[in-house]
Amino acid sequence: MKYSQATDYALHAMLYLVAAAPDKPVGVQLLAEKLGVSQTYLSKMMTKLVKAGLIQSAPGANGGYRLRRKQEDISFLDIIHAIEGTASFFECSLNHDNECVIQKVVLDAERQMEQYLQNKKISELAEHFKGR
Amino acid sequence: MKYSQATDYALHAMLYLVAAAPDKPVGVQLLAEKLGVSQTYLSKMMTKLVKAGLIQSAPGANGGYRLRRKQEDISFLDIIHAIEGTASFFECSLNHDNECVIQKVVLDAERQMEQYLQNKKISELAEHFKGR
DNA sequence: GCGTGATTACTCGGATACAAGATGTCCGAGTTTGAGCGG
DNA sequence: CCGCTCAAACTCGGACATCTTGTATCCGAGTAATCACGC
Repeated sequence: MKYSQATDYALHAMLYLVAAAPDKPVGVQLLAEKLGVSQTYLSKMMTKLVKAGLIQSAPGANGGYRLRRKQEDISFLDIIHAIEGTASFFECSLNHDNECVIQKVVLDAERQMEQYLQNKKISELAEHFKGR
Repeated sequence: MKYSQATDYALHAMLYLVAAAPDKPVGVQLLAEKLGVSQTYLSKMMTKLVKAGLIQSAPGANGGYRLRRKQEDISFLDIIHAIEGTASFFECSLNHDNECVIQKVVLDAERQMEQYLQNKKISELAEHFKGR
């Protein structure tokens, strides 16, 4: 059980976008260079972030990505869900009648974690990241 | 990001062991039948649980598995860690100097979840499971 | 009866097969900016 | 100086290729209880 590297990249990319100037789009080329990933692969994740409504893309020359919402509104959970999907960690494969007590416990635990990530906004970290 | 089915099986198997008589070992054959898994695959997980010190195995005829510790001491987290390993969800792949603020946040979130699972003991669910 | 060996019922562990998902690359298509060229 | 065209700089999205990991099976080895047989 692990978050994918894609999530890692997406979080770092978002952090970079928050720290960057809000009006100038940042190109994939620059982002990929900063993160040490290939442009094409990173663009896959950026596409997911766009579809999730977190950022918007500007095609054409001097295009790139910029935040869509206010940075205060973007939580870690938003980004993680955009990449990993919103499916829950656990799904009981046994077919005992409807309710599985085990699943209930694990989902409760998951909710604990998600609540923490929901309250943690990306903007809180922005100042730590300036100039990277 | 998902827990493996193996974890699902292990949790159910442990729940069954807790609900079963504490002195008589339960064979893989019976467990596998109850859970709807193949014996050989289930035995892989049981081996992990043994190595984690949660249960002990009795070879030979009338052998099988039984709890090693008192059931009150066995938490969900113990079982999950036995199967999934204790590695954390997240590891930053970038090499920015030592500390990654993103990793810190995610690990804190993980700790929230683990704390919940640590406090949740398998014995709490035993009575819901009797006779399955 | 009583010991001794064979059979049976188990677990244990390695080797292997298979499928799915994560990771990563390549390439063509569409879009906007900006430069260059002709009038 | 103005407008048109064309090239460059981008993103977008699909189609692959590859590698790891989860899932699952098969088989041989070891071990303990039980049964059978011979003394």
